[in-house]
Amino acid sequence: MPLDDQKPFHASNVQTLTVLVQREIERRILTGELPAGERLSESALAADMGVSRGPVREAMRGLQQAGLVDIVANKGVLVRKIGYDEAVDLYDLRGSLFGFICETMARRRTDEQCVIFKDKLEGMAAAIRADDKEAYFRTNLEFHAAIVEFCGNSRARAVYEGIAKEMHLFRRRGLSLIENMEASMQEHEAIAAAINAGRAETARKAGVRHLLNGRDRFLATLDPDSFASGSERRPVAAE
Amino acid sequence: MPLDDQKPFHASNVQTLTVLVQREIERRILTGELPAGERLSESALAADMGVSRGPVREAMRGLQQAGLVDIVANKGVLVRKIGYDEAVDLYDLRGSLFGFICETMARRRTDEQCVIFKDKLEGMAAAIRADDKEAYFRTNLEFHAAIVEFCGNSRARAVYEGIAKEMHLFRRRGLSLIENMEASMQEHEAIAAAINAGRAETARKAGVRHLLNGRDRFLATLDPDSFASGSERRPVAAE
DNA sequence: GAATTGACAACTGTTGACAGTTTACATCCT
DNA sequence: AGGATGTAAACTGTCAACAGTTGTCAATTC
Repeated sequence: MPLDDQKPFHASNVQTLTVLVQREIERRILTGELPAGERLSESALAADMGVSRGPVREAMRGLQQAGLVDIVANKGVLVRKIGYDEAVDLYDLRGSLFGFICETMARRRTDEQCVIFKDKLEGMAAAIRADDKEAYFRTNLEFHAAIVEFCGNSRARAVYEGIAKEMHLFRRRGLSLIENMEASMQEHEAIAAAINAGRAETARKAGVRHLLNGRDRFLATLDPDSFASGSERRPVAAE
Repeated sequence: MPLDDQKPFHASNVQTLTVLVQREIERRILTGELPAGERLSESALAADMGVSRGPVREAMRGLQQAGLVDIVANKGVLVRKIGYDEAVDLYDLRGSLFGFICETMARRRTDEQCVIFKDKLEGMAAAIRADDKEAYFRTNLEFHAAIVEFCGNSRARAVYEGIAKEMHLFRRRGLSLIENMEASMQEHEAIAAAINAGRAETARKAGVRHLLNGRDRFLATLDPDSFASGSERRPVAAE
């Protein structure tokens, strides 16, 4: 990590402690430093980061709405634990969202975007030729990020990225490397071709299929029992 | 409103002030009591509700993540203002989500749910015969709520309902009454038929179409200029 | 007269303290 | 010994006060 990753100063860059704390706790959750199910102590976190409890509490509200933690009155904050059924639901939802995003990008794409797109595809193809899984994985992320960014629907992007974050709660780290690069690559090419051709519905279907295939590949790597009790569901919001 | 709408006591029902405050502010925003663009003063709200600023600040974090307000450091909280382009984006996203929800319910529906479903449909048909727009509107809401509930994907439900709330930020109140009950009813029947038959893809398409038709009907009632400047977009998150 | 400066008022960001609840543990009774 | 009861520590929910920032407006300067 670079010693000095400060952005050039500007008033609009001023960050409040709450935002910094939220980002840091989110990081710790997503990296698994704070494992699912863990109980978070406000005082401990506050002391650890050298701030008072106020900003920490505010940060927790944001994380709750984002679905990363559950807050129980008078008990505390728990890093959310996701059961098997919920994991499947999240995959399905994310797949549908990704389909919508591909569809939208197909409608709105610009020539410039298609060029960047082609670059990422070429990068992945090169990684396959070199049999470099790490490079493929990285370029794959960039490819997906590009679609999500280029779709132009900022709310869809925010929701999609939120769901993606949530899924880190049950995807073990290191497990993410793509096993079958060729199959994955074919799906990417189908998506890119449909988007480039402006075929929205075809792009949507290709996007959904790509993520559902990812879901099946993931689910195949585990049996339901390895999950924290298959029947364990998120507590129903007391509305 | 009933004098006493308390739920039966249970420890898990204990509500913290933050939750109550968040719910109340959300209500005021959704009813238009606090109009889009309005600047919210923490002290004023706190004093008005008889609590201190702490719970109010925490509530604001939740509302921000939900997309109902924008928070600017050292300046304050603004009720979010949605421009024309963003409104269209929200309609599209919601339509896609609703399609996914219909599709999911078609896969998972139970006979019991189909019966309740039929009831709602019959209620709407009766409202049409009586030419009672108010009753139709109410049953229509119930019909939609039933689908969203019965789909069984709780995260999809949460996201969908969040987007729906967000859309209250630009839908003027009172404008929601359905104009063309017959057309709307036909779409409902198409959705219900597909779900009952378990035809997931057909249900999805019918769901998307229904909401996009709603979008077009809404957009037809206004010209872009009536929106707060068409080019006005949400400030990009400073990540 | 226009622009700049400086002081003041209002508000947000943060903190530390207090009150009420939960949890753990030791004690007591059967 | 086993379970119930009471007590204390730890933690959460809430509040009030302090510090720092923003915006206003009058006084000052050119």
